[in-house]
Amino acid sequence: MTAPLPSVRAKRARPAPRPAAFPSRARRLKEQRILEAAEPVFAEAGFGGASMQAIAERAGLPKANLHYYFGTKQALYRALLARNLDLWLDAFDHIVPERDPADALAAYVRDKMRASWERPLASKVFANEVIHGAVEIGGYLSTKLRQKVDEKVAVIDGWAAAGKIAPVDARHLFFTLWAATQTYADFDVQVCAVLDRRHLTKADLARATDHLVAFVLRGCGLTPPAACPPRTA
Amino acid sequence: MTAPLPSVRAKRARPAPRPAAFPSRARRLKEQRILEAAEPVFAEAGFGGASMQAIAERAGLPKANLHYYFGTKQALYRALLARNLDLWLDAFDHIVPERDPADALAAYVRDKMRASWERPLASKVFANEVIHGAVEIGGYLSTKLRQKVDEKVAVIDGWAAAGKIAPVDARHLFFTLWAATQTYADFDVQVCAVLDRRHLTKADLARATDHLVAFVLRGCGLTPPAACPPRTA
DNA sequence: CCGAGACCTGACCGATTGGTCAAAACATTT
DNA sequence: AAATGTTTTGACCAATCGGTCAGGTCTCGG
Repeated sequence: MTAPLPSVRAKRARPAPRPAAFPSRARRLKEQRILEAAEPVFAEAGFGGASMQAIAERAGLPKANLHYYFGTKQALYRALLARNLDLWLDAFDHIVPERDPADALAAYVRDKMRASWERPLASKVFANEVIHGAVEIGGYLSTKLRQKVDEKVAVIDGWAAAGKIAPVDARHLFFTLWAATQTYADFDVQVCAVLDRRHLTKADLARATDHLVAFVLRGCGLTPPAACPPRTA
Repeated sequence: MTAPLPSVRAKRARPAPRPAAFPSRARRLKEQRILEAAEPVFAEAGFGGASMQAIAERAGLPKANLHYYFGTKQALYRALLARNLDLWLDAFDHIVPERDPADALAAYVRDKMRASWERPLASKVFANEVIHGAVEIGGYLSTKLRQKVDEKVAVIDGWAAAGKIAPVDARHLFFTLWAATQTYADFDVQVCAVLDRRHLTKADLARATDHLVAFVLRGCGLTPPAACPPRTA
């Protein structure tokens, strides 16, 4: 790979087709439109299986136009990932020392389940990227994500030290929570097959959420907040 | 797509290059070798991103040879999936009515964790297939897998009715168990990043297993078998 | 030793891939 | 209206894709 390439002139060092400096409003809107078309394609086919042509068709634009805005397929893919990364960390905000552990964990699980319902494609793109080695976002995982996890692990360890929660392995607890919640987005067709559904409904996800909240709280040695609190943040 | 295709003669109805009737021992060995080369390629790149050339190189064979044995890329992919499907169901054997629920669930989790350690690539190929819609194995999911799950859900419901286990939603419990165990195979690089490891070690997986067993048993309202039973099947 | 069928593979095919480019269209400001 | 910069796109490119095939080699029963 990356063979000598007998091409007459070396690949130009990016002719800088886009200003980048001042992304006008119209420009950002169009970029957004392309990203929205790219999401389902990358989610359904993976990076390797997705084609710029397919994305272009879904966006209703000529292929060359995508290259005008994003340069390369990889850059478009990266932009799509970047758009969703921070969204990933938001749920962590529930995990703070002063909050009641049961409340905090229940809210965390509900937030992640809501994300699986509202943005399943983003989750699939992310899952794909990680499964295939996280080539593009490896740096993010081992810096920003790890820091955030370390911080929240300390909170949970604090709860455990205060006897407010069973002494779980906080890091592995997070792995379990991520996996258990995202499975409803990433592996939806498997869930559908087992539940004998054509599509997952909001009611299915609500039931899954109730199961998970109760299961996780018990797993952490916490009493589920009486019977079943129907809603509330 | 599937345009008229002005090709002179229609695609031949598979010239049947392989006998299929009597797969000789030598033949099966070679097929196995090709499948083994295909596994990491499909796992790392997905179906769309994998190329027959890449698989051929990994197997140390000319590309045409792969086509001699498997005909098409899709057939090779299907064969690879089929090889691992039944392996998938084995762990279910622990879930039987007469067994102690805590024992059975612990054994189930340990089995699935062992699979994540021993055959992570198989898990990744499977995960990929499901994420991208389970086009090839959709039938399997909604028949064999669903039946098996229904059967085991009945066992767990039986335990619950007998008061031997908390009244969990058995089907969603399985989703949680699958997700929580397979995450160590499918999302290993994410786990690595957070744990600050280059590779996951057997010790890492052992710790993860202990966490999960304890967490799951508590989650089902069962007492973890005293402190920490170090091994035993 | 021979023939027949399984096995093997270099060369090749049309289609598709990501990406380029020059010229046209459009928008702004002067 | 002229000038300047941005956006748009059809046509095109080399590379690679999955797949085919003719003709070679190998194996083995007779």
